[in-house]
Amino acid sequence: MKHHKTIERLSLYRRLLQNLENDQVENVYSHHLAGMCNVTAAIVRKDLMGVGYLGNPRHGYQVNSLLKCINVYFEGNEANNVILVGIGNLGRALMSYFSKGNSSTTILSAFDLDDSKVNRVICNVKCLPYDEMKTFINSNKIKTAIICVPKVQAQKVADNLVNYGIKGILNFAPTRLLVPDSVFVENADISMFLDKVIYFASK
Amino acid sequence: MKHHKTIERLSLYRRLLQNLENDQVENVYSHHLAGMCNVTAAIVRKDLMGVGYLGNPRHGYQVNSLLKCINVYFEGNEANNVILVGIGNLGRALMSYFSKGNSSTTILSAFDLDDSKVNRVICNVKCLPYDEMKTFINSNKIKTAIICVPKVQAQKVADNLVNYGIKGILNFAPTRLLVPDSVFVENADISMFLDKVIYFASK
DNA sequence: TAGATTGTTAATCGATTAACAATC
DNA sequence: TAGATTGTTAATCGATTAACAATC
Repeated sequence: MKHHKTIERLSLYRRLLQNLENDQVENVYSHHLAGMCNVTAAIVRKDLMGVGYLGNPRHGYQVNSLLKCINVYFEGNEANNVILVGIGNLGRALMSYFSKGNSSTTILSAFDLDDSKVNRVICNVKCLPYDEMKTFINSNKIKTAIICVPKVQAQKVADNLVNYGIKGILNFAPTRLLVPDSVFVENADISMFLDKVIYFASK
Repeated sequence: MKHHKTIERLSLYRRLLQNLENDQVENVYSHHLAGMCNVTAAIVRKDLMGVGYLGNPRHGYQVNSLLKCINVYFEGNEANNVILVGIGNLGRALMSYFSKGNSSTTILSAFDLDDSKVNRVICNVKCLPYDEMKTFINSNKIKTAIICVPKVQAQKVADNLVNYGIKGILNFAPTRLLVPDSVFVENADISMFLDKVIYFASK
């Protein structure tokens, strides 16, 4: 599967552009974005060309319409809602994170097998019993899910999600998930990050 | 800076090897590790050659001594302890995560400006006042820190950490950190992960 | 105009893959 | 031995960088 790096960078550009829009900046140059993303200006220009947005040699890129263009590129005009499975420490942290507007997507609801954790609202996210997940996914046409259950339950949850029609999984459990090729899994591998930092810090 | 991909994969191999060791598996083949990491067997062999460990055409790689070899490669014979800054939802989740043995490193202590959150122990991690951080870093020779404070405080915390001698930062705050070239920063960019999953799920 | 930025192409760099002799 | 795996090299692939004419 191609484009990974480009997609990652476009996500960064999007957040930077949101900040610039909040600061009422109207135009931005490729080298400006590049400096904030640790890439070269040429890469920024190529990435933006890739989403079909053209700049202007005098004024660079217009912040608000470029932002709209990237949003359309990511979401195809409709907001993308996701669900979360596993209302533990990490699940709560993620609900809090996304409720603070750190992302353009919304966690629509959260699920857990433990009845004592559901039927309430945390950070504007409805927490529902696990056995209501199938119905919720179908009726809300959810395509993306976040897994933050313990390691031993992750594969079972993934199997359920795939059966219920989920096409993309962000997995925080420290285990590889077996899924069909048609399902995209991104592993947010926290201990790998830390290993990497420790290695390069002592390099 | 080179080797990023290799380092990431070595971290994966390490966790897989730990599981194999727990299952009392004595030898493993490159294609076995490869299958669990979504890479080719040739890449596994090259990675392992890179850490100086040679396999055996008949028996593949010996799990426990390979694991030791990778540990030495990462940590140079001494355990690497890290600190965490920001005892919010995410900070607690990370303390819980690392206390469960999902990683070979240990969070030695956590710091927060809020006095109501410190002077206690959470998941075996000592929570201390922020103004004791400098002394703690020095006396424990800490080189690596995890930042999970809110976005607006992240740069200030990073500045302090760098001044106190930290050489590697794992940053969970959704903002780029400005640090000297001598300091390695890894951004655990959660909204970027989710953007990526949403994009490739609908590809 | 002059100058800085744009889109675009060619060159470079690095990482992955394919192929194979050497090994146990 | 026969067979599967090893280390290693060459070929391929993709992503980044350098360079430059076109643009406002």
